[in-house]
Amino acid sequence: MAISKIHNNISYLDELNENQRSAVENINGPSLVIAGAGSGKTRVLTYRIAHLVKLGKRPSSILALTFTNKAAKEMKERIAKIVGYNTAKYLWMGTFHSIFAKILRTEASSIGYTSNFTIYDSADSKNLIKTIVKELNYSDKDYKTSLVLNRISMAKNNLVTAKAYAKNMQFQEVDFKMRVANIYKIYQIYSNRCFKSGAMDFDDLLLQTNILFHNNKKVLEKYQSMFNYILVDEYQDTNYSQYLIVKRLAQTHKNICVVGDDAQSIYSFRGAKIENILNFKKDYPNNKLYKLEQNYRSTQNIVNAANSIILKNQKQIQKNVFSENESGNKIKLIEAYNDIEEGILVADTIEQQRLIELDEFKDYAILYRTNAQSRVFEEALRKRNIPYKIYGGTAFYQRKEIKDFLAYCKLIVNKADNEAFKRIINYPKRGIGQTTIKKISDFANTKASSMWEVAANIMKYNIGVASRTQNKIAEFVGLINYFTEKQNSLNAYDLASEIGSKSEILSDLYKDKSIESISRHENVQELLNAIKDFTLQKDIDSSELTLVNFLNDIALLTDADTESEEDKNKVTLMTIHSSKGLEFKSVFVVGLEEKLFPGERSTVDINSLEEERRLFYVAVTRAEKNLCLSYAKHRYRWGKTDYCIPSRFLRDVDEVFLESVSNIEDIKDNFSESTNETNFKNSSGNSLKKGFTVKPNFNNIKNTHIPIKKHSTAENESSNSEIQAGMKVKHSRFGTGKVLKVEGDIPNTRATIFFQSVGQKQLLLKFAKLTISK
DNA sequence: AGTAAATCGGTTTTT
DNA sequence: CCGATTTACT
Repeated sequence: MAISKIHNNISYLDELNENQRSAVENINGPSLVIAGAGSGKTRVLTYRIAHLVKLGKRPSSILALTFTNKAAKEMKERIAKIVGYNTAKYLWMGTFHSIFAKILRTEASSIGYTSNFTIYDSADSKNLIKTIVKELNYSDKDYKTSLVLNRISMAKNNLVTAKAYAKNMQFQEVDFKMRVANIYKIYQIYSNRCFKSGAMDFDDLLLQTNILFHNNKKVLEKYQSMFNYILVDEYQDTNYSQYLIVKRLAQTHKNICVVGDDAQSIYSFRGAKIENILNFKKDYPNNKLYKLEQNYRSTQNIVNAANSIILKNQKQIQKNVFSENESGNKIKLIEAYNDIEEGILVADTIEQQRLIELDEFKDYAILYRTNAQSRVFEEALRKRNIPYKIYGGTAFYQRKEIKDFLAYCKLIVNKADNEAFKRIINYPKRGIGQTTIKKISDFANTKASSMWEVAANIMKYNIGVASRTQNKIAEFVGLINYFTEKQNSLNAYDLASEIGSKSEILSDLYKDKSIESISRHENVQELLNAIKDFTLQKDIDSSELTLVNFLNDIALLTDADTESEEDKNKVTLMTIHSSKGLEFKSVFVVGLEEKLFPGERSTVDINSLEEERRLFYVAVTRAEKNLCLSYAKHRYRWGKTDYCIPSRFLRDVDEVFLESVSNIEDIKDNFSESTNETNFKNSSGNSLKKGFTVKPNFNNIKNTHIPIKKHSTAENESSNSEIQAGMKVKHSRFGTGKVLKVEGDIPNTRATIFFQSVGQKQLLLKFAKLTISK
């Protein structure tokens, strides 16, 4: 009775279909929502939360976990529209990492940290690992930084601590086989150093939360009783560490609702366990299952094509995703001669289609497998004056100048942060060199608490640096101390401005007038603006607007989270991974070639190939109305042109959904073709183009010794003339042979190039003359 | 200590 | 190819 009354008043429930609505309304007990692509997953989550609030549940008793800040922010905004901003702001909503960082700061003392701990991003982690490998005198060829970090990350995500790692046979065996049996030692030191520096890396935020909950019953109980309702988005992407946190928190009330789609699980490389969603029924008996199968996003043609793709996978929960939208356009297929042409063709298509369909720029997205692919599209779009924005790549907060600036801030907040210390002790240049830094570092590791402590007492600790250098260190210490004193009296922006000028970062960047330097200067200014914006937030108490809090805010941000107003109506360029959860009217999935998508490494075992196929599925299901797939027959990669085979995924798409194309047979035939390149034939047929490489046949090299000055430039690089002696050519490796790289366009069919041949001793350089004819 | 030049090595994907 | 790192030289 009361229920139907509520329904009459709540219009949002009417926007839901039957399954969605029951998923929203059944608030008690464990719920599993299996949501096919485009089936209104976010809508269910937001409405469920809004519904809870409308039913009178306190917002601060609701915990909603997402994987990206963007998803959290969008959801929060949508909820705010229903229940009001002042209510929505009390929700515990955010990424796993940001929510538990917040909790860890509150409870830091329970695990021996202080609340102002630093968060190391992967660059910081890698730097630290690199120094440890060096200290232990391990070969950095075996102990590759990324490999070591990966192993440590895997361990942490499976709750294997440094201590346990040494005894864990599974890890030890794999390490032994990979001939990196000492990773356990690195892990141990790495953990100690992080702890000593008052720092946590990304995985620590989850691992330490588990440790906190495991060791402190009272703390756990506090949060268990606090979070009456728990919701988890993208549950298929949780790793063991995240899974266990959720499980622990949900234990008391068991009001847990997880939403996910096993077909969209694409993060196993960072420890995501698809089993978590598959085993939900076992973990939470008496659960209710909701299947959302109607896709509201895409045309029938796209949904059916996507189904035909995912059907090729063996492991999956059976579902029947369908669309009742119009049947829609067939999928377009673009074959390009090379990557550059791929960019041009896609840009052309966007340009034309936009005029015909009266689209806006924001209706378009170009999705690729790897960030490196973005360049050709950028260039083509720029030439046509089509505005675009790129997600990923070098994020704003990863830039050198920004990290340098932030290192000042971090050191002021947390003196123990050795990574921050190392970054700025000699930046801007103040005459403190590697030798001195090494001495400080060694001393800090053995006899002091931190590099800062050593520096601050440089006169007292006699560590054998020249008195001149000692003075310079003292000067630096004084500078940082000055900032530290101001910390409490100044707000974040005023302090940051002081840092900018007093540290001479800004003037240092300003005096160099190169383009890079100017843009760096602008970036730092932009950072200052961001800090200014932070201090201008109205609904936050002014005493909270400190530098510490700004750092906490941005530590877990990615550039996807900082979209400006002017960026709104632009073509989107991003990796498929970061496109998850988004939708666009027209989508271009590009680079559908073997070894690129699926990537070379992914083809060896069935699991990673299936994950790759799910990634393709995610890409295809981003499209609402138009979908275009493209591939290039040649791709410029690592300085040379490779021959490419169309992706096997193209054959996974049922032909009936494709626009009829003449080269459909190509896709089938090409697949088994070999990739041998013909010697001496340049890639464009008649003329050697800038950037193309030629693989010479060694029999044809005349051993004329012609001395060419290294790195001399061509006298006439862009004209129609033949290549002349002295033209700039560069060598690179190509298996055991050598390859020439042509630096300027050579329009003639005949060209003479000087070939730099490397003798057995690298120091002896010989030059051979090589004639290329058509 | 700092710079310029030569060499090496790397592409998945992200919080 | 480009950026990071190592080496060679001032």
